[in-house]
Amino acid sequence: MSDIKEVAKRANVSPSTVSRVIGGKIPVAVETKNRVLAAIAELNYRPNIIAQGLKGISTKTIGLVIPNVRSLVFPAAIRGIEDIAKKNGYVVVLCNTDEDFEQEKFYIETLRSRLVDGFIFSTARAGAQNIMELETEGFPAVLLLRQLEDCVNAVVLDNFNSAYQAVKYLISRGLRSIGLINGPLELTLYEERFAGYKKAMAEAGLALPEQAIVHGIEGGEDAYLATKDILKTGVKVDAFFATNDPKALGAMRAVKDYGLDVPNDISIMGFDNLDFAPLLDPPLTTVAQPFYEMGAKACQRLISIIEEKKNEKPQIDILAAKVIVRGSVI
Amino acid sequence: MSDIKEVAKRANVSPSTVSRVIGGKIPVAVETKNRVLAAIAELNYRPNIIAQGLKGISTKTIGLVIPNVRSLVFPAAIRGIEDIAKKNGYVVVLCNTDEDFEQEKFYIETLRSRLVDGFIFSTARAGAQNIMELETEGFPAVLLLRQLEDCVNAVVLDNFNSAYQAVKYLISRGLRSIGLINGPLELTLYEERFAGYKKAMAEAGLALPEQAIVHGIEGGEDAYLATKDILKTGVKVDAFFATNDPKALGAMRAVKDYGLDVPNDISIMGFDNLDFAPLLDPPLTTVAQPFYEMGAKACQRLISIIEEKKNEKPQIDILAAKVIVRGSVI
DNA sequence: CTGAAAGCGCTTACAG
DNA sequence: CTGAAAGCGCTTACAG
Repeated sequence: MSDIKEVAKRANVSPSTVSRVIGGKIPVAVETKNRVLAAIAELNYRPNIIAQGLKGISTKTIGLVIPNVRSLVFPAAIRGIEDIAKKNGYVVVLCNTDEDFEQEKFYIETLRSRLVDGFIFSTARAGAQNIMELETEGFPAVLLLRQLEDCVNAVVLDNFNSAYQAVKYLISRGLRSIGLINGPLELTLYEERFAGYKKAMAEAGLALPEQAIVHGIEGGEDAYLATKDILKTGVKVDAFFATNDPKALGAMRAVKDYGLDVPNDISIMGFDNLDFAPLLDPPLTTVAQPFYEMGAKACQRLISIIEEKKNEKPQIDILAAKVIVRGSVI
Repeated sequence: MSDIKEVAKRANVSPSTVSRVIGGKIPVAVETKNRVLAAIAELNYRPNIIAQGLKGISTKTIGLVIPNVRSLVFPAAIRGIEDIAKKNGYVVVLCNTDEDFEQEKFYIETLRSRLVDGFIFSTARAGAQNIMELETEGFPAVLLLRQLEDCVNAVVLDNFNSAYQAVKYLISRGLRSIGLINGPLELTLYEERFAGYKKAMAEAGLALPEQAIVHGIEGGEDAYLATKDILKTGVKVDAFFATNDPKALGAMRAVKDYGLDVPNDISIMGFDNLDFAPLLDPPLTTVAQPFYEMGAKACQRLISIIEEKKNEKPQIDILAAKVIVRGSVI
């Protein structure tokens, strides 16, 4: 790899001048500029990002902190992030924390000391000290999918309305006793989905089937067990609203295991529209989150923050979801 | 963030000495060392990786180049990679290429100039010029899942034997006319799976049902269409061996659409054991690839190459898969 | 065992 | 518009 000196020599200018044409901010005589450009091309020169970074220039890399790549909600968002990053010459470092604050801290500490220009976090939850500190110190960061008070930049889903729409749809299909398989309420998003569900039920004058409502469910397996328990109870339920697709899947299996038919005996509504949703049997009716767009938007925002440096007011983007009708609701 | 000078001042030594205790290679008087360590702790000092990188030291980051995070085979491998990376103080940059050589080139060029100490590639295929160049230049790189001649470091699956075992299992279940839904033969791994299939058939004295064998199938949708075409043909098939789970899923849907039952009319055998496999209806019998282990192993290898710098002989690790019996085979 | 100096590849005031 | 010099935060011969 050739360095800036070689380019300078070949173009017969000083390294300073080469640096100026690369930077593009400081005027350079057009004739000199062309000579430099030619030299750069001939030597296939690329500035050493590390050296630039040392000078306080950005390293053009952003840190993406998520709980786990294996969780199906992230890959699509990651694509959105990476596509935008690449378009702007950035590169992304992937960090899995397994919901562990210590690991999160580890990543923040090792990366912020210059390896990274900013962060995107999908790990926000009550008690996220590390993220808050970063934010108060003014280090560029945006939250994705998971929110944390209104004081930082974020792009999230309109969880309340999405859930509300989903349940309204269920009700419009004549379903009355609608159970809820929900995630941990310590995540704002599950609280909001719960609220949306309650609103739709209340509006329709429907009582909440308390015995068929559970929170704190983590994955498909958990949902499977919880749904079975509910069924054993003997409560009459017409439908289950599962607040994410893996939970819907678990619920569906439980219903089938119980000898009941989906959707003829019990309807199932999911949330997320993961890739596997259309492939299930029956194909899952669910709420589609615009993962790719959200990732792209978060990345775009981060990059503006990094590059403009104007401390623009923190802002929360709230995107809308959409119910996707397939075969799991009657 | 404090720098090395502050630490030096506080410990009453020169920056060189601080650097030495950090490096740990060069002897430092135990008493001085303790003073330095104390200062580091008090100031919560962390060496600036970028500055270290400038000096030719590694940046402790590795580039992971894959076709697409959204493809279900990668997330598990990524976790393996990242876990090992983290354990060794490395961080990973994620690069999606969409199977496009230009994008691959872009990433290699922007990252190798110091941002990255080495690469893991899962994008190898015929004509992978960029990877070959890197390899001949001696830049640390290891291939994962997809292979490229025997001349570079790689960790891959024993595709031949895995397919062989899968088909043998099918045959052991009394199935005779076994169709094949295969991927593009330009990928070594599909060629090998095809070979394994043929060997098992030949050993059992079974003729290949030519009309029920297709190659070049990319995803579930493709597989769905291809399987339908085969069925329309009227050939009698007892089972389909799909060389990855998404293809199996497509085949399964086609069989069901055709009014046939899985597995009673036609059995389906997949390959990969993706997370959704056990959740299908019926749960998919398939071949489990040890994705996590392969990722971990590839990362471990890369790090040894980076750190030891002994040009150890390139080596190919070939891991075994295992057939997982579930409900889609009679 | 330890310090002063040079240098990694760049950028950016400072002169001109 | 352009060059020489200083400096970003480290490491590593070179002396001692």
